Formats: sequence, structure tokens, C-alpha cells
Amino acid sequence: MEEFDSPDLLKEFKHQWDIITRGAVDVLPEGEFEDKLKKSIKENQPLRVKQGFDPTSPDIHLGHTVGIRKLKQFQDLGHKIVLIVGDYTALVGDPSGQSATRKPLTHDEVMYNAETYQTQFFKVLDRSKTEVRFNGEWFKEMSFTDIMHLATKFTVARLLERDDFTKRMRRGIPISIHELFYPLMQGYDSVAIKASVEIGATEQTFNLLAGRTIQEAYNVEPQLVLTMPILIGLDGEMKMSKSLGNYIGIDEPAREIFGKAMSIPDELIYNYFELATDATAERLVKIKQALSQPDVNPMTIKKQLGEKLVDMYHPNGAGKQAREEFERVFSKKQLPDDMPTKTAAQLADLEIDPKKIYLVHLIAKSGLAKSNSEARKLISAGGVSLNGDKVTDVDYEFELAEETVLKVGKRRFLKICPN
RNA sequence: GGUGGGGUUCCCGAGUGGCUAAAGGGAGCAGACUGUAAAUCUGCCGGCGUAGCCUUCGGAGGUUCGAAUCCUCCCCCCACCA
Repeated sequence: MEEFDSPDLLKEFKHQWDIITRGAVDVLPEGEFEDKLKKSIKENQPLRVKQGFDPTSPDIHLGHTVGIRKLKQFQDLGHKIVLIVGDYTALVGDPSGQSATRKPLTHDEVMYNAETYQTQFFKVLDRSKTEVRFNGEWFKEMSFTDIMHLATKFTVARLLERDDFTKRMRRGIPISIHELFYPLMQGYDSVAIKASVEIGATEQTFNLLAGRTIQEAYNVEPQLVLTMPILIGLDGEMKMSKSLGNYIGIDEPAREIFGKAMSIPDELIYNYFELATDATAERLVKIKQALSQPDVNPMTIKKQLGEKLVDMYHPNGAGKQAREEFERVFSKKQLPDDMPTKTAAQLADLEIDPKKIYLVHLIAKSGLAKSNSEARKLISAGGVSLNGDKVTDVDYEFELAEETVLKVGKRRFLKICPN
């Protein structure tokens, strides 16, 4: 244990420790973590806190923000944040939590995603205090000998003992050799940037700990590991992920963020407050209490959640506005404030004749349905209306004479006007 | 390397020459009821201006009037053997 004589230092440590461990699942190894933090404070030497993101999709969602917001807390405490954009690891694909090999991305896709990632990161983090590194920086320099050397640091047995691999083996789903390299690559990132702490979701525990092993093998002081809970997606079952489509993207319009928040199962309300918002400990206690009272409709609290989430990623006041709009559109079944609009000329561009609009085409070509067949199904299911009048005739055609509002399902709108 | 068993639509899984765009379940979408929650019920659930066509049963060829189904080669998974 470090000697910690000054009460000021001790107070600072307690303050930091409290913030850092809040919401975390594991802090490994605990004693070592405390010592390292104390040393950092005493010597005024910030920790290098790392988290990596593979730019496999263009959207950062609330699931990612669980880790990013933890980074932000470290940042606010004066520590150094190092974001790794995994341009090379993305080409391999992290097998964590995967039931099948990820499909490889092209370099162009990766670079495009990496670009949009960065702007999204800085909706939470302070750009000027963040170091962003692409891991291609070191991987593209490695020779085959270097790679083989890296591969000697880990045994097959250790890699295969992971749950993800065990499950895949048992179910007869292929595992490619290159996927075994993922933890090694992630670990080597920690060597390259000399990470002192790495953050990740609990499913990352193996990779994070592998980082320690690799660092030691390369004579770098092993990093500390901090794991955060996995945020459950909108379906209430699976982890939030882009590929499952059960996510709230931080770049989404206010209305979407709010609407999606409203669609989560009630049991997840507290969870979202805790993991995805900056609600204070006192606020969380109040929320928990309110949710346990039978006379409180969880919907009201869910609305607070939606409002909060919108405010985090949109200008102030957007949350309230989104809530009001939601109430207007869904509770009172009125029209939204603003909706996508197409003029006669724009319709003509879509090859729709404003004088004789074939409803099926209008729905499909304006993107309110994926295909004509889909549009037809929606019409015959009674999910389509024009100016509030339900249309059930699949062959319906009409002339665009006045401003008309097309509604498809509960939440898709399109306004079309003659000029 | 050998022998045997497998690979079916988003997922699981039935189907072993035409009746098969392919049973059933799950997921999803829409409708009713609601709080865009849950539960329940109903409909849809490859594409095309709905008419027959086109695409789809690991991949590529072939047999046949006709193939998810038969043959050949290849790829992948599993079991046992080496």
C-alpha cells in the first residue's frame, strides 16, 4: 500500500475512487487499482485510460456511451483519455459475444465509419483533452515475424476457454484462426499506447485481461481493467447493438430518441437512467422509489427518461419539445410539428405523376415502406391513411389537389403538397 | 488423409422429383386494446402496378418436360478413425 499521509490527498482519492467505481461491475485487480490511483494523485501523473472502438458501423449508440461516459468521468478528474479507433481490428472482427464470424468490412467503409465515430465521440468527450489513435498505426508496420512473436504470448487453450468460442464450437459454428488474434491485437494496442487503465463492457473482460498478459510480455506495466454493465436494447432481451436494430443512436433526431426511449420495457427504465444518463445518485434513489409505487404510472418516469436522453445529445430544451410532440402525436393522435414534405416537383423526380398518384408507389418510393409489396400489405392491413381517412383499396389512385398528409403505421408521416 | 452424418428463407426447424415461395415455431411488421410498456386476439411475413412471371434451400456445373429434392466436383460443420 502506498503511504498516504496527507488528508487532502486521501480526500481526493476517495472522491475519485467513488466516481470511478460508480456503476462499474468489476475493477481488476482491486488492490492494484487503488494503489495506482493513489500514486497517480500523489505524483500528479494522470492515468492513461484507454477504450477501443471498432468502426464497424456508422452509429454510436447508448450502449457505447456507457463506456464513453465513464471515460468522460476520468477525463473530468484530469486523467488522459486515449481512444483507439480499431481500423485494423475492425478488419478482423471482435468475436466477443458473437455467435458467428463477422463479415469483413472494406477499408473504405472502415475509414468512413471512423470519421463519423469521431464526431459522435465528442458529443460526450472533450476533444482537446482526448488522444485519438488508429491501431493501423502500429499494425501496418508489423512483419510476419512480429506477428508470430505476438502469437507466442498466448496459448490456444486460453483463447478457447472463452464462452463465445465454447458456444460456437458446441453449436458447430466455424471459428476462423484470425478471430483468435483479436484479443492479441487488442492487447497489443495497450502495449503500443502504454495504457494504464482499459475500460470495456463485461463481455470484454477476457480481452481486457489479455491486455495485461500481453503488456507484461512486452515489458509494459500491466493495465488495470474496469468493466461496465452491458446495456440491454429496446427489445429488453439482447444487448443493445446496431446489428440487432434495438438501439438508440446518439446522432438520431430528438423525436426518434424520445420515441425509442418510450418503447423500452418498463423494467429497463431504471437501468437506462443508471447507465445511460448522468442522473445523480440522489436522483436515482428517487426514481427507484417512484417506480416501486403502485400509483405511479411508469410512463411518466419513462417520459422523464426520454426527455433526459434527448437533452444529452441535442440543444437544451429539445427534450421538452420532443415530449410535447410525442404527446401530441401519439397520445392525442394529432400530426407532428414538422414532417418530411414532398412537393409535386419532387414527386415527379421519384417518377410519380402528381395528377395520378398510385398510393402503393408513393409509399414505397418515398421510403415509408421497403417495397411495393410491403406497401400493399400495409394498406390491406389498415395501416395507411390519407388526411386521417383510412385507405384499404390496394389500387387506390388520387390526384394531388391540396396539401395531403399520408400516414403509414403509427409513426411514419409524409406531407405532400401541390407546389 | 479416411468413413459416416449434416448445411433450407432473419433465426430455429419440416420438407427427399411436380400439389413447394417451401409446414411449424420464434423474431419482425400492421390492426384491435393500450402508455409507441407488458399481456391478449387478428392479419401479414422474397420481389415485381397482382399478372403471371422473376429470384431463393452452402457454391459451381449436370440429368430431367420439371430439382431444395437425383448426379459430379468444390467449400464448410459434426462424429469416429488416422
